[in-house]
Amino acid sequence: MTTVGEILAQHLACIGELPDEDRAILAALPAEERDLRRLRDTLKAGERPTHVVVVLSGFLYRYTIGPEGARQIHSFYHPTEAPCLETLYIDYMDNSLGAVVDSRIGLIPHEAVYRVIDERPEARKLLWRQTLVQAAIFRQWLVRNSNLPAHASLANFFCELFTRARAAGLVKDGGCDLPLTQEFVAEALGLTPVHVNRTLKVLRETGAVDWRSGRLTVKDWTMLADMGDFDAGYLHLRC
Amino acid sequence: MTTVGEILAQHLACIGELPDEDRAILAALPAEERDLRRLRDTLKAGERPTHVVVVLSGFLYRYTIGPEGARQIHSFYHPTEAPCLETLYIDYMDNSLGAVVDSRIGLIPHEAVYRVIDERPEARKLLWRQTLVQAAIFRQWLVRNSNLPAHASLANFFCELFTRARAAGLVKDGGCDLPLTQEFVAEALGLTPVHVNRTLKVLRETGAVDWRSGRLTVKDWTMLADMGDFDAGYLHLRC
DNA sequence: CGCTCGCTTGATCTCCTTCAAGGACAGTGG
DNA sequence: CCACTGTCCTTGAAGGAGATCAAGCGAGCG
Repeated sequence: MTTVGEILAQHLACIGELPDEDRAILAALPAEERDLRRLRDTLKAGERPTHVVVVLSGFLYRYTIGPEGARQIHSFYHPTEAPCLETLYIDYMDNSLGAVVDSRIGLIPHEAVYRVIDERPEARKLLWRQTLVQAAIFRQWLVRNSNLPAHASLANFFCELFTRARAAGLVKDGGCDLPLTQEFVAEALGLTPVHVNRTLKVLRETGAVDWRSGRLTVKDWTMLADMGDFDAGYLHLRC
Repeated sequence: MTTVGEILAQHLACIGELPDEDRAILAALPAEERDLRRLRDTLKAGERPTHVVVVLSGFLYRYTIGPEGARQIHSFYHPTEAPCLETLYIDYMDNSLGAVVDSRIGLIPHEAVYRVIDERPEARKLLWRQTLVQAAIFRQWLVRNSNLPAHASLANFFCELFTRARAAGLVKDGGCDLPLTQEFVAEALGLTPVHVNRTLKVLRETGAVDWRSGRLTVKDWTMLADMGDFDAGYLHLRC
């Protein structure tokens, strides 16, 4: 039986060296599991979170609602990822965290994590680094949505989520789950659903990638990475 | 005589409670000062930084170079701000840090900061939080560049930099220095210089704001914040 | 004085949006 | 088993925000 803490430890080990003792301490963290139904939020803008979230299954997303109800998505989260580590040291949420599809999440109380941070410098370093990698991801999303034309943007997006899925051990048969609607992708890339659809059609026709029925299949990684001008460096992954 | 560490401490105090003792320890940090000429970089993508940077005078910017040489700016930094705290726990830079105009910077060796982090939990918390506020700023830039039309985007941009200048104590007579060219702004907002120019013209005509000769003057804050759909919450400032 | 750099403005083009409608598929209830 | 309904995907046609190309202007400076 895997604990929530173990999954967190595993996730941290993707971006740095985690001593066995620290890993054991993380694995022993108290946690609560909870179901989160499709389109429900677990954290809302303005709240003061008290727990760290770990995705156990499903797919989460983080977003803000702009003026006129326009929704901008900041990031998506595969199972094993920890979406809101920054809540540890930010007083209140300036964005919301919800479920794209029915999901299961683990919740670790902040106090328990604070204790680890105080006592285990190596674990602290990786937790901190993880929040910094998040920041690097936001920067990449900024670059993508500001600079790249739609087809490159979409290709780049696929590259990132595929790479993160691989790091999480979720890639099977050259593909991974990506249970989004085209509208979600549009809200992430700052495009309209219609244009995402047309752009996707073009990408499919190149033969580099397919994405349908919630599953992403990469057929030609080199070509896809090239189209999306993707360099995984910003993810700071070891594996 | 103000030390580099004192400026850093002052900056951290903007986002949280900093005990006197921690402040004194930060103030006593060893530091080196250095001039950075216009358009020179102090950190380049790919490097492994060894120092924390504090802006003493001038104006810095952080950017990446995309394919075909397109430059995307991720953020600008007023004097007193600390652009690259994340270098403490990120192995290598995935972006560059340079000077918009002739500037002066302070450099604090990482080891000295690590010691503070290990021994002073309150200072550590604020250093960490500062890196998280940076991430929140990146998210806001993502929202701005993805969703907002040019005039709102520019207004929002002015709002952020004005608010940060105020927090840094740099606002005088309803204005602050903003020594950028229109091309820099274009690279920040993901627009062309030509379009920034036209958009600026429109904003000036509203009477809410002016920006020329490197100086930003806010004449009607409410109107400007409204046009830019600006809410300072994401900056997590206390003052 | 002439040169460069940055600001300004005009004309045209294009990528993406907007508006609109049809089609595929799954779930539900008769 | 099949109509009914809703959700998501797909495609077409027209419109617009911003890009691109091009040229003139003004101020600082060697």
